[in-house]
Amino acid sequence: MDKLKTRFAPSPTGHLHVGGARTALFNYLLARKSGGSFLLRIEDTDRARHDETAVAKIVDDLRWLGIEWDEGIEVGGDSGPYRQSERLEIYTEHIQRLLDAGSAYYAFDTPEELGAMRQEAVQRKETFRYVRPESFPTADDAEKAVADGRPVVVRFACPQKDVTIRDDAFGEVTMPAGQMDDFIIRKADGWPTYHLANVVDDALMGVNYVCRGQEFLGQTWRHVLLREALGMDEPRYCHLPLIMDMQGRKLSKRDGDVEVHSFRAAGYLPEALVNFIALLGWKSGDREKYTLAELVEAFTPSGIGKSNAKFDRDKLIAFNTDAAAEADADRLLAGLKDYLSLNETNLPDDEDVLRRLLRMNRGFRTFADILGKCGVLFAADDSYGFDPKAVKKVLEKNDGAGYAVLSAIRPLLAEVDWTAEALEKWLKEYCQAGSLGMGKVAQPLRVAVTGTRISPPIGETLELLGRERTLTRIERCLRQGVSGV
RNA sequence: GGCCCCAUCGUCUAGAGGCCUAGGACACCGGGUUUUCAUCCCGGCAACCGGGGUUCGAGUCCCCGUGGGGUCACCA
Repeated sequence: MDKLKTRFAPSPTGHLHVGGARTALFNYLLARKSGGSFLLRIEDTDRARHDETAVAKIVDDLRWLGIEWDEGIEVGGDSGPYRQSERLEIYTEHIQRLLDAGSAYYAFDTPEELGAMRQEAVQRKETFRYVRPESFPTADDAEKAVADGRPVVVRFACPQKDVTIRDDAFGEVTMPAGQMDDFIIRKADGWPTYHLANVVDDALMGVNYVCRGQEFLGQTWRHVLLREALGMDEPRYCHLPLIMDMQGRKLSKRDGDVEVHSFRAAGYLPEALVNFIALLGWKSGDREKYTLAELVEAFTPSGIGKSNAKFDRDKLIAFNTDAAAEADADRLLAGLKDYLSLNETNLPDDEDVLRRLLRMNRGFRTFADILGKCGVLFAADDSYGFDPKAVKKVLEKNDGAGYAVLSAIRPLLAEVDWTAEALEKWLKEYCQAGSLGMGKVAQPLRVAVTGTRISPPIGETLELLGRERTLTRIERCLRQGVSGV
């Protein structure tokens, strides 16, 4: 494989979403695998939509995933600047070249006029295509138009010929000449459109491999033609099948919960997300578990599929469960701390406590599970409520057998060694002595100290809580039982 | 609507003409372990969109149909 120089060029409109993350990942993989380089460029030529905080978010999301770039914003490089908003002169210069060569021309239509033309085309049941003027307006005409208050844009005089691109994922795709029209390359505000800026930058920055979502496949002819007119080499292309939601609709940036950041805040591990995302549109045999490093090793464009993939959250959860089970204690601690820093919780930031929480919750699916199960252990002893169903089934049933057990045990608990092991051992012996199943004792205790039937193993739960608080909670539980609250 | 692309279990997919009685994973269902949940173990259900060809032989190649998606912006 030749050394590939790839790029990820997001538009800063918000957090990175999973589709963008996959594009970034594949580009990263391609560059690493080939011994080339990966660059990050910000495409912010749309002044209206520009959101400065979004750049920091995207950078943060990418780094969290472990996707590092060799060149681009924040890290620099030889072909910067890497924000299109800082490259206006470059675009202006190239547009001028096109104008001078007769490959582009000024146009003065207002949005309203364009809209009317489109309407008309729709009524004739035709696809609207901009009609090129007999002769191109001159620079003087353009100045006059400006003086008249008319918008001045520059359109590319599109050569009318079939364009065939060779795509690494889709093979040869031909766009017939009749489908093209003279698209705008410079907007009335003087900024270039995406097509021009993107093509110029890729060429100037030495990008030789363009990997992006399939939504661009039908527009690649513009880039091919533009490059040709500018005398620039063509890169290789590789379009990725789209990621759809479970309803089969295109995953939208507007779906907040599809942002990388929301998975991070929801308690997922980046290695699980990366692994999962890699499998959306790429596969190599039956294997499906990979670390980032293993992906670099295994990745190859031939494994990229053609049909769209649906984003299956259940499978992501399964991946996360496996990733959590395989991660070592330090890794999990860092992940849990990160998760907690993004969420309002009453959990302490004491590392020993956190490590213990991780141990007693072995088998957890996401960090949110830990918070869900153990949050109550850190709440005030009189602050949590009792799940009515749990109370009924575990405490009240059989004439209050659960309450009876609690009453019987409470005084004895004052004497037991307060470690998880000792507590478990003591409980087992207590059960054996009374010919009781563990559940008959452990469940009432669980409901008493957590208000629910769910918690980590009872010994560890009680140890963490401590003797005093355990007794306090049992008393409160007994009291609410009596008062029927 | 024009153009482009796609089509194997519910989902991600393996499959590059005989290896397919179509494989794996997730989900689901059933069972087991366990003091609850989660985990874990065992088992099961489940697909080649339809129709024509080509071929001794098609999930695999071709054509048509159907279905789905994308794109047709002074957004990227």
